[in-house]
Formats: sequence, C-alpha cells, structure tokens
Amino acid sequence: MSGLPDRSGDPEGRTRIQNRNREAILAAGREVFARHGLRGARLDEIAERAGMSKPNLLYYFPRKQDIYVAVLEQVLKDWLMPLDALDPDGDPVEELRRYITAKMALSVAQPEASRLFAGEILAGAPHIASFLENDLRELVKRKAGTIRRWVDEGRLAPIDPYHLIFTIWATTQHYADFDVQIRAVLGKQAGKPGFHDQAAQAVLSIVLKGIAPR
Amino acid sequence: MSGLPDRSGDPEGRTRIQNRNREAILAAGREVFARHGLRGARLDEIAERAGMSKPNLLYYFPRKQDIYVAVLEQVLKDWLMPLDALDPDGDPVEELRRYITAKMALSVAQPEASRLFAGEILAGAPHIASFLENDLRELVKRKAGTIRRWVDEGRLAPIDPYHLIFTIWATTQHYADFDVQIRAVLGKQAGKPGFHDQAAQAVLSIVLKGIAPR
DNA sequence: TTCGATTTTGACCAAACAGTCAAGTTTTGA
DNA sequence: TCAAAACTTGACTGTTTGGTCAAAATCGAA
Repeated sequence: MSGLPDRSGDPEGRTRIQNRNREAILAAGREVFARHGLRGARLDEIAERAGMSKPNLLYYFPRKQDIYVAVLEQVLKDWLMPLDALDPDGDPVEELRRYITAKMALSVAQPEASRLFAGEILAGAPHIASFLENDLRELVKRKAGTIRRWVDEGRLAPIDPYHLIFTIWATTQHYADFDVQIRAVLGKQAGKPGFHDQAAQAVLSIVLKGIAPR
Repeated sequence: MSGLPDRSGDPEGRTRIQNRNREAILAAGREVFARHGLRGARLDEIAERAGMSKPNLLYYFPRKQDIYVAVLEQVLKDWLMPLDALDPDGDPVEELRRYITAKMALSVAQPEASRLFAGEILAGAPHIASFLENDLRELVKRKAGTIRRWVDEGRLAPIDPYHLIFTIWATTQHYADFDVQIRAVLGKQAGKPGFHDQAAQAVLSIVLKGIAPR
C-alpha cells in the first residue's frame, strides 16, 4: 500500500511516531506509578507528563494496567542482571563487592525503577508474583548456593546466604526508595557530588567487613 | 442533659462506641493504606474491613485523608522510640545491638506500620515532611553525634554514622516492607517459627561485625 | 502532489468514588 | 421508663476517572 511508514528499521515493526510516543508514555508512567502505584495513578496525569491527550495515550496502551505492566517489564528486564553476574568461580569478596557496587549504581541511575518495584511489593506484588516465585527464586537459590559454598570453604564468615542477599538488597535499594527521607535528614549533604559514592563506600565497608572470614 | 454517655473514663472524652469504632477504622485503614496508599485506598474497602457502612465511617472521620493522617500519627508515635532509646553513655556495641533488635522486633510486630511509612515515603512524604525535617532530623543528628564520638574514641570502626543508621533502617524494615518478596524467594522457610530470629541474628552479625573496631 | 494509513483530539459516556442527608435505631443515665 | 444524644444507614448527589468515538489533522512513500 502506498504511503505506509517504513518500519523495517524497527525490530518490533513500529513506526517512528509509535516508538517516540510509547517511550514518552512509559517514562511518564514510570514516574507516576513509582509515586502513586497502579491504583493511585491517574491517566490524565500520565498523559499530561507524556505531553499528549488522554485518548492518544489510550491509542497506544488501551488500559492503564497495560502501561503499568509495560513499565514493570522494563524494570524487571535489568533487575536481576547484577545478581546474575555473580561469578561462582570468582573471589567471594570481590564478587560481592562488584554486586553491591552494581546494585548501588542501579539505585542511583534508576531510582524510579527501584521505587516502582518497591511499590509493587507493598501492594502485594499482584503483577510480579510469577516473576518473584520463578525467575527471582531460582536465581537467588543458585547464588545462595554459591555463597554457601564460599562460607563452607571458609572464604566468608558463617552467614546465611539468603539473609546476606536480603541485606544487600535492603541497603542498596534504600538509597532510591527512601531518598525523600534521606534528603530530609541530611539536607544539602544528600545532594552533594560524591554523596552516593560515600553511601556505596559505607555499605561496602559495613557489609564486606561484616562477612569477612575470621 | 439526661442520658449522655459517660466519657469520664476516657482521656479524649470519647464514648465507648466511639473508641471501639475509631479503633476498627484505624486498623482497617492501616491495612488498606499500607497496601494502596492514600490515593489508591477506597473508602468502601476501609468501611467493609472495619465492619461498618461508609456513612458511618465518615461519621467518625469526615474525610479519607483524616483517617490516613490519624493512622500515620499512630505509626509515628512509636516510630522513633528505638532510636531515641540509644544511650550515649552505654556500650556502643550493646547499644547498637539493642537498637537493631528493637527495630527488627517492630518490623515483625507491626509490618503494616512499616509498609505504610514506606508507602508514604514513596509517595513523596507529603504528609510527614514536617516530621522528617524536624523530629526525625533532630533525633538522627543527636544520635549520629553519639555514634561519631564512639568512632572517634576508637570504640567503633571508622564509619559515617548517618550511613550506619540508614543501613540499620534498611535492613530491619526490609523484613516488613519486602515481606512478599522474601516469602516468594524462601517459600515455606519464611513462615517457620524462628525465621525472624534468624533474620535478626544475621543482620546483627553482619552489621555489628561490620562496624567492630579493629 | 496525492491519497491511504496513521495519529490526534474535543466531546462525550458510564462507572466509580468521596461524601451528604434525612430518618430510623440504639444507647445512655437520670 | 423515658427522652435526649449518639449512632446508623439506604438512597442519593456531584465529581472524578477510565475509557470511547467520530472526525479532523498529519504522516509518509509513491
């Protein structure tokens, strides 16, 4: 048919306008869902932040939940990479140092992703139950096995691998999820260059020293 | 006037029925707000869980936000007690051990309170900004001063007190806030008696070893 | 330039929701 | 026992919200 947009340059077969608008919607959605969750988010608000009318928004994503799920999928795409990268054959302390550093970097680079994830968990994880019970559970099981072996070999202090992983998640994601509280407590200190490096150093120091072998 | 209910037994001057119904509403509100936040919560849902009609609910709290603020006030009433109890003249390690234990106990005993707090933070802390910038900030400043003195005296490893406090908040509140994820990862293990004791032991071990003086 | 496909939106609809009200029921203590 | 106060709720209102639709505007490649 004459006049059809060229979609050959796009793996999903989408037009230039579709790609641009979907990205704007997902960015706006991430922002609004991170703060208000699925139920608290308003389509009007997402549309306004995406710079388009509400009917146009719905032209691309027919339901509010469709936007939410698409944003969640984006978040989860990279969510497990840092843990997945933990090398069973590597040096335990260096591997965990790299893991903590990578998680911290993710919190700094994509705080809204972390907050969206946290909000979904607070809501009971209705949309990511499968992801948690399968992808996440299997990966954590494998990596916990690795950490347990490191402990058994005396290369790490006797610590339950699951609780270690939970501790790393908690401390690194905290800087994204509770950013508002941290800024309230620290005031201008929290906005200074190097603040997150200091935070990363503190977490690395406490956790790595906390699990160092005797 | 004849027939007035006796309120002399109540410090707030409320009747027996008022006390009973307010408590039911606050308990229901805490549950619904913890999961859905203020914007996502429905009055119908709170009323149903409180076991009363919606107009009756509104007889006691005229606006949805009134319930939310009342629930938040309940949460914040005890929120700072564990940190406030940190004794500047005590043994550093024992004081921090007690603090971590108390925070963990709070997470176990009142997970919804923790989740409500987390949700309010994710939403930008619109209703507790003053609390964060005043009560919390002042208290943390004082206790960070105590911890810094302990570090300076060589009684703790060289660690930034603020990041230590954030680490303790993160690790202890994680067991309440991310309970759904922990249960997904651990399955039945998370429901066993003693699980939270093990969690507390793990956090205590990592953090206290992590900040032990050389 | 053209024309078919795509994109856009103002106006609108129906349902959901916060909150109201009049009237009935229950409580309360003299 | 009684009457005033307190409590309760079905029916309702007005607003908000998710979503629809017809028609206009724009895009895009021939």
